[in-house]
Amino acid sequence: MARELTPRKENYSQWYQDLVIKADLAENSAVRGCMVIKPYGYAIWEKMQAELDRMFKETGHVNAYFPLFIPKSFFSKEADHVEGFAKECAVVTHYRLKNDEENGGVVVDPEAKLEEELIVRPTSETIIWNTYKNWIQSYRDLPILVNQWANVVRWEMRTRLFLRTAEFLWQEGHTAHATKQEAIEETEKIINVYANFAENYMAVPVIKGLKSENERFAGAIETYSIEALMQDGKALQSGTSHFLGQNFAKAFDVKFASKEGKEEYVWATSWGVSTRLMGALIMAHSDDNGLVLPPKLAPYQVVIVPIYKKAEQLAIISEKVDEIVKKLRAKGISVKFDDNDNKKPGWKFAEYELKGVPVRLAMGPRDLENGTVEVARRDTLEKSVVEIDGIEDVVENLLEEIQKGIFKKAFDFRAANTTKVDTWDDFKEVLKDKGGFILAHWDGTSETEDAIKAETKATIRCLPLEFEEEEGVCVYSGKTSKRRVLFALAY
RNA sequence: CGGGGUAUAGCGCAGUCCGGUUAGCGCACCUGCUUUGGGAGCAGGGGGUCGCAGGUUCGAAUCCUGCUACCCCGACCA
Repeated sequence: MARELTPRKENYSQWYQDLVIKADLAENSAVRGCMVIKPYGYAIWEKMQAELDRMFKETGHVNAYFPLFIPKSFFSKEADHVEGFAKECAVVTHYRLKNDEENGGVVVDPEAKLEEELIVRPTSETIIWNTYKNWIQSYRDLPILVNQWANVVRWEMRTRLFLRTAEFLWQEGHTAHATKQEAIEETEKIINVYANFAENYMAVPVIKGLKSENERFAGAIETYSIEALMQDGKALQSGTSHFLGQNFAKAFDVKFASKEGKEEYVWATSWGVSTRLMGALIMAHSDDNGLVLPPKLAPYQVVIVPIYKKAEQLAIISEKVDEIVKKLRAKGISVKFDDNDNKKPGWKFAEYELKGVPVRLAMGPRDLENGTVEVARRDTLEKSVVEIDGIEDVVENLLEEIQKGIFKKAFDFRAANTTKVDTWDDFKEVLKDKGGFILAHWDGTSETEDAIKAETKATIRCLPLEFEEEEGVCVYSGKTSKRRVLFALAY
């Protein structure tokens, strides 16, 4: 067993680390905190991008691209924004290197100092609103519904592959609207797109909600998020959508003439999901044998492994397999036929389990004789032998079943690990012994949230959009409360 | 950024305490034969600035100093 993973029970974060590396998703790079996303991992990201991009376009958005660098002065225009990001910005100060006469190599040329330093974008609100100022004069120019696929840099102290890296890939939508109502609707529309994507493509159940003031985006009036629960009982914020009010319009002086001829500030939103989704995908479904991928995002949904003794036998099997491949592809199912002669079947079985391929077909001499093929599903590891005739329907149904099955498994896990708690002692006990989501009453103050965090490290993940009004008392302060909010330890 | 750990072949490790032939093992790799329904076997072979830079010494993977990267725990973090 050359590539065994650390079992989840033994050390969950080591398991995650092992899995990302051994399944060939990503690796650490020569640059601190930055990862190399390897082809297999990138293929999954590309699938995510393709679906999200389609969803954005279906909801009226278009793509554009803004610069990597942002003049430092732009940052200071929105007070909360600069406060939120200042501590993790990479700064470009020079534009030239020169040969080091004394020690060899190259050094920064001190003569080539930039007049104004440039920030490597941690997010693009400032450069975009500086640009929108020129795009918007009248209500006729609105709304602007732009998205960009880009990389951003946040100088994190401690990084973990996909979950938190210094540089990461994401999309950021930035929209401008004539009315507050329309901007809020946009913010909500997008959080629904994200939730739909997470649940129906990633097969990860999420809770939509509003962030508390403490957890809100720097510069936002309101932040919506989707929160997912990982197998170790910790929450992962998987996407956010922000209603920015007129904060950035005021900071960058973006006004428009309304129908009535009045000059008004523009209303804004921004929203994003990142390669962090890869972390959510990995941690939500995978097991001690490796990755478990939802069919809708798997780089290939089916792998076919031939079992043979001689080249002639492989030739016969290949012929049969080619027919199967054609039938599957005709149904839009992606297939890889692994006829690599250098690896044995057993090795391939283990390898594709590690890589999370949803369905594996194996065909050997026995199958040739019987007109059958062995079908193995990754999620349950069940195997069965089925007739080649009609295999495409069997596989198609199986893929759907797996997609639904892993969602249900994750959903049931979340249900089993969401606990309503009414006393502070219970809160601490559940958090310590069980983990997961905790639904508890909260008095609505930052002070209480801070105190809870200081004592338990748990934070309010969100105020769920779906909730029942219910009289209660804050689990910490005992003050009255009308609803429960979602607490958890978070990534 | 603080505490701890690690760095020796592509990967995983032994050797380091107590300096001394030609630095070793497993996996991977190459060649050949036999194999192929759950990570094949045998035989032969290739591959090393011992993380980087200094220092001590007749002699350094081994001792000393500095640096870097990664991992764990904290602090920090839409």
